[in-house]
Amino acid sequence: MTVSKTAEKFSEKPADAAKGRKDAGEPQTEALQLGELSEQLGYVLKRAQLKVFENFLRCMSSLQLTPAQFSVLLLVEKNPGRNQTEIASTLGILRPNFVAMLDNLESRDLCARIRSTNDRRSHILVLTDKGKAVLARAKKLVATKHEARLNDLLGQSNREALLTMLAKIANEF
Amino acid sequence: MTVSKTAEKFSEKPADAAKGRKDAGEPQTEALQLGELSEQLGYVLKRAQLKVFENFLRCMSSLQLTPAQFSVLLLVEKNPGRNQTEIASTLGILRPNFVAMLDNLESRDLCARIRSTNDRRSHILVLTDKGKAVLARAKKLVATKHEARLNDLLGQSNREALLTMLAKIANEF
DNA sequence: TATTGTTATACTCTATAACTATA
DNA sequence: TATAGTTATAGAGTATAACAATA
Repeated sequence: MTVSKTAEKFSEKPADAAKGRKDAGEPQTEALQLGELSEQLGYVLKRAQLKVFENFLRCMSSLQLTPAQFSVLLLVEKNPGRNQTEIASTLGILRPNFVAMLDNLESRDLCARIRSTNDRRSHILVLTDKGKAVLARAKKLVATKHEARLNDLLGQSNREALLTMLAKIANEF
Repeated sequence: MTVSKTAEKFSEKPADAAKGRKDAGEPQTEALQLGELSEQLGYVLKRAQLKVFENFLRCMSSLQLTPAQFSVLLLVEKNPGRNQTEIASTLGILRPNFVAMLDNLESRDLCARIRSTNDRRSHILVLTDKGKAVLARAKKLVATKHEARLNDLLGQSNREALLTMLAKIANEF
């Protein structure tokens, strides 16, 4: 099984270097200094992203949806009638890599490929009824478990400010 | 060549779906709606992280340092005399995966493994003179090209607020 | 000739088990 | 017995080239 493995993936936690020490002789077991590293935006950004994805996977474990799969379902729901190239490209997924992803979602009866009548090369993407139901449940889980926890941690206004700045980086950097 | 390839890696840009369309018949070529996706912190976080790493690689192309390699050099400089397990663990790198990374840095004469006299199982890590010089140049490039551009985009105080919130997520989420 | 979906393939990252040499 | 470094390996994620069907 491929998806359940994913949920176990982010196990290696940082800053645990000083744990498994034999404090027999001289207990020189001091935590390392991060120094300038904690000021590097890229470093902190990556760490935060891993934490957020890790929490997302935990919240979604009952539905077995990864962040990437969730984003595909959201985008197909919002843009019915688009083909694989359009959906994949919008998400920054390369067309060849999108095939296996769709195979997975389609095999679970969450979405379907429909040969376009206008252009018989294209596969139009739609959510199945089950796909719509699962996505609805996923949205609720994300809102009540995942995003809610972020609100608790940062506060509503800070969370919005964070989103604004990240979007600015993603779009203009 | 392994490192130069890395600099070419982040080519797939999102939201370009509507480019290669044949606007002959009905130009129904409309950009897709991101919808709720643009409110998902995980999605925006990931996109921003990719952009920041991409820019980092460009700024560092003359030194051929990846974000991960830069973080190792920074941490070894700040914590001389620590062994591989401690450095790797602090960075969230698994010990087996750290071996090839160190092989690379050592083959480029940027750092060195020294067998510890206290515990002959351990390899103490230190920067070579060349490693110190390269790191100094890397810091300057990061400050003047990379972080400076983030300051231009966000403003100094916003950039600090962003860093604070991301650190909070990385440490407490 | 160009584009859509697809296959094959390769490279990087990340993860686990097991070996060796030391302790 | 346990730990540090290492090897081997496997799985995701991401990248490119090329093919068949269709335009």
